[in-house]
Amino acid sequence: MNSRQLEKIYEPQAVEARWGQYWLDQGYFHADADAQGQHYSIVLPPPNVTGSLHIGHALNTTIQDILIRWHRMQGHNTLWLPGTDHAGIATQNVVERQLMAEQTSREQLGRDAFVDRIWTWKRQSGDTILGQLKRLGASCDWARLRFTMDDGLSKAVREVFVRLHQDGLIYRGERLINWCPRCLTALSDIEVEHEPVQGKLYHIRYPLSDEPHDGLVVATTRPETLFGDTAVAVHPEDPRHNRQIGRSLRLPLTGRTIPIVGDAVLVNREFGTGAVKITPAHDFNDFEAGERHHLPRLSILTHRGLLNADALREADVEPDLRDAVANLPVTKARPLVVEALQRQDFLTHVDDYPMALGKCYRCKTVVEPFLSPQWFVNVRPLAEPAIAAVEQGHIRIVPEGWTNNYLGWMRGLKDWCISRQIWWGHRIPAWYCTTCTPEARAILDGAGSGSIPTRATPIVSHAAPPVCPTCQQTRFVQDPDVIDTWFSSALWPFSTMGWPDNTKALQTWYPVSTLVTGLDILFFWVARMIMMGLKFTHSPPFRDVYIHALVRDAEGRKMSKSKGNVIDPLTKMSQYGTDALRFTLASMASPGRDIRLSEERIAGYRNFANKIWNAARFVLMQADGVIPLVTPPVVPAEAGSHALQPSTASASEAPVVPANAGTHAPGTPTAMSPITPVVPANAGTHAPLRHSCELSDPGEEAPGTGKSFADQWIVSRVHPVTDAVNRCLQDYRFDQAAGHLYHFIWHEYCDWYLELIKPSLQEGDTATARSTRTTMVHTFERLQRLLHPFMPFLTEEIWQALPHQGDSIVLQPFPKSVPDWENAEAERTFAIIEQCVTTIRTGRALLEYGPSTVLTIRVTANDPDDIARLHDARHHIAHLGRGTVAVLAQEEWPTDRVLRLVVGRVTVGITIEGDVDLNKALARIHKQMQAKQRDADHLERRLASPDFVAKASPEVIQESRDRLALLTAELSLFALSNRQLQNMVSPPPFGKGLG
RNA sequence: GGGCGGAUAGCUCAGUUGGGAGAGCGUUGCCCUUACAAGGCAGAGGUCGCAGGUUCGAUCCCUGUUCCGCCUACCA
Repeated sequence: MNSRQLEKIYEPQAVEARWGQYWLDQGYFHADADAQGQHYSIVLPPPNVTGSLHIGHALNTTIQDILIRWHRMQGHNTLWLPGTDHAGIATQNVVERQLMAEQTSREQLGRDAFVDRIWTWKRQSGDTILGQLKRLGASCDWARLRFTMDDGLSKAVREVFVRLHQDGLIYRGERLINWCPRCLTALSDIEVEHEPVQGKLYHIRYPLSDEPHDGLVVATTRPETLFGDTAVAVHPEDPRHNRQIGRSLRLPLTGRTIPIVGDAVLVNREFGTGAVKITPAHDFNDFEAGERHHLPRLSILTHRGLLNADALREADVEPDLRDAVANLPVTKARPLVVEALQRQDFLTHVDDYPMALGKCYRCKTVVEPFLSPQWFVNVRPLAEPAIAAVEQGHIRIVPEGWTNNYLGWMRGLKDWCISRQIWWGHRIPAWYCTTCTPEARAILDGAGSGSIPTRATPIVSHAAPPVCPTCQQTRFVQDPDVIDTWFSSALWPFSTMGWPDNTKALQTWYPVSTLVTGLDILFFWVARMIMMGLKFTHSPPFRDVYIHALVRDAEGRKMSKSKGNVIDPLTKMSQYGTDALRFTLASMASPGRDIRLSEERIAGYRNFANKIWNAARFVLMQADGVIPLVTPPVVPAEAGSHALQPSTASASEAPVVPANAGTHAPGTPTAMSPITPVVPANAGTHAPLRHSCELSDPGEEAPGTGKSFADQWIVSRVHPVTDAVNRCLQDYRFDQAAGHLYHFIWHEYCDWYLELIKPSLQEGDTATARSTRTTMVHTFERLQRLLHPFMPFLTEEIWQALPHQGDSIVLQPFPKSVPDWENAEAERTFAIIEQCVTTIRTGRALLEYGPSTVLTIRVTANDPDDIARLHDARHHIAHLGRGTVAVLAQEEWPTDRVLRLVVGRVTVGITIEGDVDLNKALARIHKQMQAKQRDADHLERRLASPDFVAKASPEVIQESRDRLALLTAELSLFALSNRQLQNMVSPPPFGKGLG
């Protein structure tokens, strides 16, 4: 079969499916802890099993895969450990919504059945996610897949919990916590999102109990909470109020009196009236004030956020009002309370008041400060080493701008509430004796309702204790709560590798080399991993933290299902190809900036993939049967030392590859080519497309000897781009690495190199042609390897069709730059060619000669070396400029009917034939002269300034002089050209062009 | 309230020892030139948010300011 029959358009779907499966079958991504080599490891931030992956995951995955493939190709012992997260509240919510649709509830199902139901969902969602990751090309070690609720990881959670409790860093106590009345669970501080709202500030008069006409006016945004007031505070040094301290007030709408206390912490004298009502059970500040003044805590809300009838009775609320507001949610009760206050003349006035309202980050319900017994981690002792690790550079945050963000947060940490009143998650490893705590028995009976009283004594242990140390009884109830999901996530880097056991994996790959994640979970996850890692492994859990951008829509809005602006990665992959999407995301991953993803951009990189595909078609067409067959070494030199090189045995197990694929003899047919999909039934039935030839990197041949100019040049150019890609990846500059690859492949290799060598290739089987074909193929093969981490599927497809050694590009060595390949002379010659050709083409356009018109061209330069280069390169200039080229000194040029154009050091003349409208050319020349004159004037002024000459560096001064000289020379040539053209345009011609 | 980031071509964004302002996409003109029209070639398009300061010289450093975004915070 002939490669000329290749499809003109790259069709990614089949290619991706084929190689994705092949890689898995071959086990290329499996990491062996016993393998040699420098280790490199990443743990995948485990996606929630709440559904499917979004475009942010695609970015996250792409970046990790680029790093992983890059390191794997460098022969490092590379592990990418994947997994998923049980995501307690979020996943429970998903399944509860399903139950709601089925007219049932978790309470009706009961705890065990409900948890079973979530496990079913988890398997489904987990499979979806794994499928998506694989389609993205993620080269994870799937054999090491972990889930946060696996046995091993659960064991790690219990171990950490018990040890923190032993160390006094976990405790149980009654505190005011953030409560979601919809999820019916406690939340940690960072699980509350603050949203600005336009609220109101109600000013309410509290009369003195013994002087009803006098009193204090307090301001509040939540008037309904006054039922729970247990004091009013004023500033002890506020002359307006401080004499009232110690007296009591009558609490409006109730029969209670409450004291006036002095509190310098709570009260800001400048704000409002200087008097603050204290509601210890419903406000964090008031809670602390209540502790300072030993005030009672009166909780007036139920756990569903409704006004509690019993509590209202206890608060001695007026009976009529009590009946009216009981069991109402706050939003409904508030107007009734306000109305009552107004009616009884307690409400002095109401102001508009912008404020921030806390909402549940999972369901957006307004959270309530809620008084309840919970488990907490005392994080301060854990935070200190975690701060030091970053300050001292043991952990590096990239981009480093986020470091202060991290440090600031860590320094202000408060205790972490880790208990959640949900059913999906790791159960708290604490037990209560049913004899000592009779209330605990309710847990056993009910469908999960009931709670353990604050005073109960928990026994924290890996498993249920055999006997109660207090009463010697043996019946226990496990704490019904589960642990915050982020608690188990915090252990991820080491729990996934088998901790607390000291496994080979831990010894080999821990600490993790790089953590790749989004900014949104810097606090939730990264900070806590650092704390836990340091505490339990005495090592930072990772070396580098790369924080990537948030992917927004084209308008810069955050993507969300409710806005309907989510971009589904699978859809885009189907439309444009996975490689195009990956390359887009990598290209846009500039540090510290969010990504606005637009469809056009993806399409642009789809075009890039297509460009490479067509270049491959050309290269293969030219390589077809021509390159001499040379037997490659049986054991590839570079692959031999490669840790991940599959054994001959494993290669032979592959269903789709001939047994000798890794060491194929000359002319061995292979099944893998762009036109012959790897399907076992077809294997070997197609004619060979693969050309066996000696496979060495282009520059490994002595640079400059026996190579044509074009070959010397492209080989010279490979060095800097290789160097740049490696350096950019080292620095996590995926955007710049992608940019270098894009520019080099498209605009150097395709636009210039392939065009330069076409005449040579057409010569047929000459020594020059053979040499050029070799360089062309070798360079192209090298580019595939360089590009592979970014576009794994396309590069594998092409690489397999090119002459190569080995079974897969996945395990080929990543190109290293070789400074010796630089060839300054070839690059100078190229620069001259490029300037000449571009100028000729500009002239062609100005004179409106079509592409097929053969021009008569003269070229020259001031510098003798450049003239020599022009001589050497004149056939290239003739070919690319499409004309006859003579290298002649200016004096020998005709003085008439020549369009002279100047660029840099070269001057180009195009003979004007036929009737041509020269006005375009003249306008162009005028414009260029103006621009150059501006620049020249600027430089002249600068050089005329004594300050500049005295203070600027000699290099800068010399550079300015050189530029001015160049500009002056160009200007005089332009002037000459201008004069000649002016003479020709009068009278203006009727016709134009060549007719 | 505090902190951080951004503002550069129509759009999305690069741009560090301070010295001639770039890319991709879009756009205009010509061209289906045997790898590629998802293409080729050649163009047009920018007082680098505003105002000061430092400097011989500022997109870059400093100060202030406007707008946008994010994080954070207990002023009821």
